[in-house]
Amino acid sequence: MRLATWNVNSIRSRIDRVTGWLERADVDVLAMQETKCTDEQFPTMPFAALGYEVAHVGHNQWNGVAIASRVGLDDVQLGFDGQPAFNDVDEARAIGATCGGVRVWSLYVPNGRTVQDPHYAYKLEWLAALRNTATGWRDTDPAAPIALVGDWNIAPTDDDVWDMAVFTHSTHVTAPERAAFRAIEERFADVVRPFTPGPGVYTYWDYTQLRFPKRQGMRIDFILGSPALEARVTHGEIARDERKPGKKGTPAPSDHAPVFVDL
DNA sequence: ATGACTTAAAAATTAAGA
Repeated sequence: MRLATWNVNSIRSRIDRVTGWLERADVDVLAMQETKCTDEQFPTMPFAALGYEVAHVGHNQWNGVAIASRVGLDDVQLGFDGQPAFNDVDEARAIGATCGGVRVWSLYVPNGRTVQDPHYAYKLEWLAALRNTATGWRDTDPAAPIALVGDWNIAPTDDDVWDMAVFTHSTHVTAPERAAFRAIEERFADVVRPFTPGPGVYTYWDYTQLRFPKRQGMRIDFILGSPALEARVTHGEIARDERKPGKKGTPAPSDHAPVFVDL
């Protein structure tokens, strides 16, 4: 089974690129983040035409997460227990489903904006709540293959950004964010890193400043697996080619590349 | 060259991204 995650940065403007990659890469399950649409606006037909069922949660033009699967899509859950709200608004940042025997969670961790912004405290609170709830999933059934995948908006080590000097006062690299990520990694391992050693290996490149052709990116998209899932991983990869511009007349790329594993 | 940011909402700009 091939399981992938991809921050698509608007599914409506990226639909042809997403379905095209699903076909070319022979993907069974795709977790998407930043669909940037409501459930009504989500383009389910192109997925259905390729044999994928889709579960999506999106409230407006912000956030939005989905799971597309051609190996079953059961027990869909919108949001995780204890997921914090931002300014009393529940955001579409987590969706879970069981696909081909694997419990998959598509996660879009809050950005944080700046370290002084309330969004940063929200980000840390969100990660702590996820750790707490996900630990419960694992402890309830230690043999369950669970995948926590998505855009984590954290570069866990200095090797995961192209130049630490540029990020001195930025979110994504602060000690509290890294500690929050490590606390989850203690229980759910990064199952892609063993196949994609760094430094200089990234999943995101800013649209500005020619960051992609200059290979100036960040590694912030991860597939974390419970011990039972980790034991089944045979391959991991970052589909860097999907960040390349399309030919004339084809959709622009997302600023994130897909990340996938084979089980 | 892969090339100097992109998206959605709304109707000119703004909010957001990381």
